[in-house]
Amino acid sequence: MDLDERKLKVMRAVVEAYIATAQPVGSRTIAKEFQLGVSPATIRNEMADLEGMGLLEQPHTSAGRVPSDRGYRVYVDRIARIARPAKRDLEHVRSHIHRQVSEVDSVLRVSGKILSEMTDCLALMVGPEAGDAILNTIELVPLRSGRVMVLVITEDGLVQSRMVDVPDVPPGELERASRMLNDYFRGMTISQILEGSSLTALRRELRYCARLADVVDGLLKRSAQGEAMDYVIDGAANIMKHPEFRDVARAQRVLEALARRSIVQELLDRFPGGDLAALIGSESASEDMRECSVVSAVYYFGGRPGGRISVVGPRRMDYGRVMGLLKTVTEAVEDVLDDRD
Amino acid sequence: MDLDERKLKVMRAVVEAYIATAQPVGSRTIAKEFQLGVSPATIRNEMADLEGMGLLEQPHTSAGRVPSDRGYRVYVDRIARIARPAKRDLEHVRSHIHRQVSEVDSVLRVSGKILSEMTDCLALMVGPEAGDAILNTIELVPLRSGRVMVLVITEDGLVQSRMVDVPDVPPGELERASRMLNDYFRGMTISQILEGSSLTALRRELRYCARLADVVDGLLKRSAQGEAMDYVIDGAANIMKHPEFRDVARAQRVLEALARRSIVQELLDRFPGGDLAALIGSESASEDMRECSVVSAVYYFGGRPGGRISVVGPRRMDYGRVMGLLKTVTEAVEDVLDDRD
DNA sequence: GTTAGCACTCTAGCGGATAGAGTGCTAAGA
DNA sequence: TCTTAGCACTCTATCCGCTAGAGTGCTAAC
Repeated sequence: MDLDERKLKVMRAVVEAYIATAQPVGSRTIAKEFQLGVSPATIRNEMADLEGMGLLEQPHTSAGRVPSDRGYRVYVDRIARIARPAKRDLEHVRSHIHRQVSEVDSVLRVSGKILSEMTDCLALMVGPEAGDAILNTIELVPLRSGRVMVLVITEDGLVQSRMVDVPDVPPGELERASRMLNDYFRGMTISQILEGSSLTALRRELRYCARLADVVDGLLKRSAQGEAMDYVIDGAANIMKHPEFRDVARAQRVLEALARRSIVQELLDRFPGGDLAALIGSESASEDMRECSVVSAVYYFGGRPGGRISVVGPRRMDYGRVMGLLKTVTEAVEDVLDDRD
Repeated sequence: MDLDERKLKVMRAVVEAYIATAQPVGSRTIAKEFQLGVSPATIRNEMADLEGMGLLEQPHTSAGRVPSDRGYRVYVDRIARIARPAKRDLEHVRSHIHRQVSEVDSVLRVSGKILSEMTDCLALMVGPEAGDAILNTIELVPLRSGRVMVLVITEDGLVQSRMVDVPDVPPGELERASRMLNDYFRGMTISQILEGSSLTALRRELRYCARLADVVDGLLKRSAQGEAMDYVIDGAANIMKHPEFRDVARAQRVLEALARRSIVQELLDRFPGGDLAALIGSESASEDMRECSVVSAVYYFGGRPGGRISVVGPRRMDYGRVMGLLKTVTEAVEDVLDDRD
């Protein structure tokens, strides 16, 4: 059986009514609120069909219908439109994401904050992988008491730092080493540095201190994979605003899952190629996230895919609006980071 | 009426039984579980007295007693002892907080993680204020397309960075400026720099770019107050493990409160001088935190008070154990940061 | 000062009854 | 053949009254 025009209209009605009320939707409600030009009985028949196709579900016999994961999927793919954000939302985004806060970290943090506020959902921001980013400088700054601050800075403005103990470095040696390192590596991408045999050169330069070499090495590797999985979450409490999380245990499960790096990693890896997509309920394949949907967008940074900005909320989510907001925010982030204006 | 020996014993019994069971405690339970050598009737009389003194409360006539905020206060001040952590907890701390992760940020993050795991509470970590820290270096690193990465590094290893647009800087000017800045300021504390007239010197040095001067200025100010209120929260979901937060709305209120910088600031400002202290329920004076207690410790960094590590949980909290753990973690953090071993 | 005994109070939990919402089916109508 | 009105049916949520149980405060005896 295929989805004719009217079935799609009924699907839209069910999904949108359910999104609005969080109550199972009955045929009478649809007949009253949506002008389909047919009687409740007809709508009932259509709904029975849609249930047969696995797009709707019935909590119990005498309740209305609720969209299934596959139902939401049909809604997102064939019915919903990415909505142009309301004027005040646009202004909100513009007034908060601007060039003043041009550092990657702050930009992401601010974006998460306003996204979670606007959507009443949880926002999850993943920093850019620096693998394809071009190295600008490696700084070795001597501190008191035999410590050295190692800084790796990319052309795009990513900074990674780590402190390391290297007692007894001959004076001047750090400067020499850092000059050498920079002569060698400046202008290469992090991946190139990591792949090539250049790392052995690094070790040679820093031979008087294996520890320091390890740290530089580690920092490069970390920024390659990247700083990536240093993700930030904002608006965690928002999850609890939604009636599907009236039961604390559910909210707890979600928040605990999102606190685990590996789960988040896996979740985001599941996203298909496109720049803006949604994972609905069990599509995310994590048992703990079954009650949630995730809408996620890739942002570009330095001309390459940078990281991801995602919105996590109940499956019963206004996908059109959230996708619109997410798109707007992503574009704003790109503009700021890439210094367009 | 004063608190004689036996009243204190009854208080201990009520608090500890309530901590263990989360159920109002009756006289019979106390008589059975704690060896006070008196009958339930006597205990009932004592409990009535304690209620009269405002240390116990009765949810309703035929329920047992529950400690009031003032009751917990008496327990913490006069009854509980800071407990030496269990062997496995000690090992847990030692195995996770070690010299490998010597960067302030990571140390705090890790500490928060293990604290929240061990206590089933929420951990709140505040970074060190750098006001009294000694400046090591101000780096101005030119990036592509007229951007400059400004780095402020203190002797203790705090790094603050910000990116700024400064088009059309004459080549060599950045180096000159940074050399000058460092000659001027290296070795001074951030506060000294901010107080003295030195800032005007800064502006003179950077006169060809007001924007850059603003940024350096801003970064210094920010690290003075400090990076301070860039706090990190771990184990937010733990709050929901406790029966007093079975009602989502309560958990939500707490998490929302803790997401607000100003509330957290205010909360922590309320702590008295000591290095390890607790705020119980309404003592924190924030309506949203009424259901919570906060145990907080100052850690020292570079010989001065650095920041705070705090544990937020239900008032019904094992204060002795939490304080012991917090003390242990704080000391471990100090050891790592100050490079004792 | 302590304790046994007892009447009293309040809640949590259970079962039954009821109202209401929504369905599926049938048969009539377009 | 598709649509619709009508109707019997089902299931839940809610209310009510009842009861068991826990814990108290009071009194009187020790």
